[in-house]
Amino acid sequence: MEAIATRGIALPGGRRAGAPPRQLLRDVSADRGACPNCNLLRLCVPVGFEPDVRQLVDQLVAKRMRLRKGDTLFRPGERFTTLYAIRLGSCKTVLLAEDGRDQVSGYHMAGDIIGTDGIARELHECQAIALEDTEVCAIPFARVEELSRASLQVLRNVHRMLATEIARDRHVMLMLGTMRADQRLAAFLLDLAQRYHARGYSSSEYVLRMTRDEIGSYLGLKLETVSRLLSRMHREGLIQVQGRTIKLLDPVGLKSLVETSQ
Amino acid sequence: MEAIATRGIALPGGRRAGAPPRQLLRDVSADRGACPNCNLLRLCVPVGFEPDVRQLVDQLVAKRMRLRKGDTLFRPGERFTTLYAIRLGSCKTVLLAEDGRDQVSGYHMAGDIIGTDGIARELHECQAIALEDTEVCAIPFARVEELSRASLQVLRNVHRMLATEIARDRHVMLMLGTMRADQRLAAFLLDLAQRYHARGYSSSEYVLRMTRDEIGSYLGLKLETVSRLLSRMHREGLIQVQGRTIKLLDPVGLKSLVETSQ
DNA sequence: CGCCGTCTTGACGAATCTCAAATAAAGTGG
DNA sequence: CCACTTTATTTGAGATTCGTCAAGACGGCG
Repeated sequence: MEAIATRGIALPGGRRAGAPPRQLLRDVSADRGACPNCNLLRLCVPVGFEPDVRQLVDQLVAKRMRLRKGDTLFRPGERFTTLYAIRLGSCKTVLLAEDGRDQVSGYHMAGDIIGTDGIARELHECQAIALEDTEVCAIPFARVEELSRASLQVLRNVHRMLATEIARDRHVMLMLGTMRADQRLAAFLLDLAQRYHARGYSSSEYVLRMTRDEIGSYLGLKLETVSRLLSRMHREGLIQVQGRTIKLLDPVGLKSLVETSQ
Repeated sequence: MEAIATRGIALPGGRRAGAPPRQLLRDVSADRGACPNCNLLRLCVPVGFEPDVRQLVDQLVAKRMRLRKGDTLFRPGERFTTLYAIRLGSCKTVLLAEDGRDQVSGYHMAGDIIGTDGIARELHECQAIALEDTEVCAIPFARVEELSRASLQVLRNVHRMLATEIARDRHVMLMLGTMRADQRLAAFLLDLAQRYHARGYSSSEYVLRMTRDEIGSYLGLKLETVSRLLSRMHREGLIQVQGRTIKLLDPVGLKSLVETSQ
């Protein structure tokens, strides 16, 4: 079981699988990752209710798609028809303004559902790009709507999914609006740790999938600032940085840094 | 018709109606304000379809409530049961973090629907406070869910409402993450103008309902910075400021300020 | 092995915040 | 309606944070 899931990470398609930085994620019990705790399931089958709905869930996923690092899943202006559940890998979403301004608006990992930005105007408003080789399940939104009408559970979970995204965005706004650079970065590192943890991975050590520039964009900082702060936190013993490998040495210290009022 | 609607603005309850700063909003054809273009209607009755649904809409609104300036509509931790459509007046929503950090997360005016932050966890996560005497319609969310199952139109509009909120938040994130202080303020002033315009009011002159401190909080700035920038924009002929009364003298200039790449 | 994208680090400057004081406006009670 | 209190706003000077520019180091990939 675990072996199968682990092998699943090695993507076919002509690229060497299991590249070095992936190692950290490899040695973790894999059956807690990917599908079993995919938010899609939570979306439709909350506590095991309505067993007949479970069949519909299977019908929900139209197809699976493989993305290679750098591939675009959807881009602004494209017609919105489907949501995507990330099965394996990770993506960033990038917001692009008319004036050329752009910002990484989210970092999404296995189990996350992306594409909701398209619901508002039936057009995608951001670009989703794979940060590594990635597999996603395509979920036609029309089917979600059908299911929502068939089942109150599903309806509620769709609402919850959207509302949770609102809550998450608000949290980011709070971060961007009230925190200093070092606090934002600490909050970001802790958030990643928590999300990896929720997926069964180590919460104290992980590999960043984003460049310093992308992290900076997400946090409203310049890449030099991100780099400097990582170095400083390393110097101060809060974390250990080696390239994109991060070890949280003092999560409590990081938390208190975030919560420092000033 | 207009007279009635205008009189509607004068709230009863022992407070002198038509206080000075309200004057600007008075002389505008009032039948475009309040209910007729309330997002609640858009929520349920998009293009006149399904006339039987219209009855349900009336049933949607459980009751109307009057708030006096400073009153709290809901607060963090409170159980979420209803959404609120602002009929008259305006509210701010304030996000409160555990560590005491807080931020104005939104400014909401007539026609807006607030309370969606409670959907995710069935608890409100922010506090809604009336910025002036305000009337709201309470919409039990359970009824929204019922209606959503009865009508695909309604379902879609609920989704759209939530997704639109996500899109708006993303826009704010972009602002907080990539703009300088003066650009944020200019964007804010233009956004207000556009929203007043959409409600049938002047798009070039309006009265701020928030203090400098609240504006600063929303924009991730300090009140002194907001004040200084307003003074500077006034000096430069972009706007005219007199207390909370704002006149946009050069909206094009403001737009180009926002879009300046640097 | 060498190129290219990424990352680190330093020096400097600009933007924004902090602290402080004065002024203006709004609310309160007589 | 006025005097008084409180709150909001403006403005300045100085400190701090963060961005900009620039140079060099690192590391993966062809």
